[in-house]
Amino acid sequence: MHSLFLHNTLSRRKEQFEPLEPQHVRIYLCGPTVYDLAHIGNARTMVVFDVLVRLLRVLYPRVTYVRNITDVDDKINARARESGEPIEQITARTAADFHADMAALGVLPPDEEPRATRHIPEMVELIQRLIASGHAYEAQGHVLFSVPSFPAYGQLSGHAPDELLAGARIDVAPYKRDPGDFVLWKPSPPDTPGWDSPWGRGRPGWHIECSAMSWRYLGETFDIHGGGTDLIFPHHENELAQSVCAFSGSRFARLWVHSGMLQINEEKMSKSLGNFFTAREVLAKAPAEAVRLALIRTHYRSVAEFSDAAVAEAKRELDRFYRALERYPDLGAADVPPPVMAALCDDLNTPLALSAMHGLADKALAGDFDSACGLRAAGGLLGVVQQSVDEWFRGGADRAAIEAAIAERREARRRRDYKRADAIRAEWSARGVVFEDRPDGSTSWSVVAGQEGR
RNA sequence: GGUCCGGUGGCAGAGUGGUGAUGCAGCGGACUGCAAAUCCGCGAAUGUGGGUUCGAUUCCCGCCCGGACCUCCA
Repeated sequence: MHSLFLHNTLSRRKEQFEPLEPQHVRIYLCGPTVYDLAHIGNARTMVVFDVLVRLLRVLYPRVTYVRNITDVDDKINARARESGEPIEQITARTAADFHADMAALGVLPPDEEPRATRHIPEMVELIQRLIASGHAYEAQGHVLFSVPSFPAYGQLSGHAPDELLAGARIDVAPYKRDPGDFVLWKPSPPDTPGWDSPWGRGRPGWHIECSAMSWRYLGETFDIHGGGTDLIFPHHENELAQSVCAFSGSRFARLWVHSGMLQINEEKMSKSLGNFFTAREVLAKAPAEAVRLALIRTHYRSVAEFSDAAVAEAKRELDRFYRALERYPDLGAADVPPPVMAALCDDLNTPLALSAMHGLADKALAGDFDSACGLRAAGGLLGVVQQSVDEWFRGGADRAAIEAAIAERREARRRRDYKRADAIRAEWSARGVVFEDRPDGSTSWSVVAGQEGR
């Protein structure tokens, strides 16, 4: 069996992965805060962890993958105030949109998808534990985590607490004992979502929901916790602090995996800068597998530039993979070929895995059936090359019109009217449908230039 | 200001202390009525200055450039 190596943010090194329970991997990923459509950067993280979980399921008999939905948050409240749309409607609609977008990208559902609002009691219990153990305190209706009570604070992000304060961008609330302290629970006015608690009607702070839900579904200590690099601080640092302090002797997540940011025109894509594409608009312009491939053509820890050109190139790459499968209508089940497996087991090196897949495609094109099966199996692990060849090249096209054009062109070619034959071919080529004449006189066709002709 | 990450062919993008993968694009050839696809072949890169070494793209230091984080963020 292959050994899996993963880069651990906590140690800043690549480590051999060994689950706490040898036969059972427990992994938690920070899911969406549901106030708006997912953008393509959110999608990257979801796709990266989808590949990781697919790999883990090959390597281990049991995987419990938890990805939460955060449906209580001040951004959601703000959105409701601006638009007048009820909060429950915003969160339900956005969660459904998220599910639809992820399904389109081939992101498989997690085993558990807990929602923050359904785990308030667990959050309250965690906060009580923190107060009881001296790691949290109540002040003016708020409950705050006491950063100085946890000497290891900063270990994940690599910052010393005083460094973090040096550049702090916000005013320090007067009720904080220490400027670095963060909110676990805060009071809610009557027009804002709130729950009864020992500290009055209120709502949770940003970080506690992940500590509560990972605890509920994965236990005090589990194997892998993931998210984008922008969550390392403060979100994951604070989760780590809360959970370790709430459960004496626990380690929370043993291995932290963080995926890099996407940029547009060399600038980080983010909702605050407004320079983002929603997954939805990207998917409207290109085949979903091409979008997915574009997201994994770069190693997950690197910053990656995202563009239409990158998706178009991914599309052409997939064209070649599908052509390699074209002559094999009945592909058999196969193991993922060793070079692909080895690449993925080395810190999820998807670009190297893809290069190995090109080697398989070459052999399949040369007539090797086993390589074709291996290529399909490798694609299954990455979540690409899973459609039928016909669907990929010809799905959604106007088959009747194209067949009619081919018949007319065949007739023209028969009487050696090449001018007419070429005109027909050029006309369809302009619509993205390429005609390919075979040696036996027949003509096959495929849609190669994006969505035109479909 | 502090911390961290990164600079590889035209573009995308891996690996590696010992003549630099892979893909896309380009060029030449085969095939084709012409194409397309496919096949064969070609050109093309390690930011910069030092150091260590028999040998550095890889390790170390400086510099330049880019990006991220420093309590909204995947």
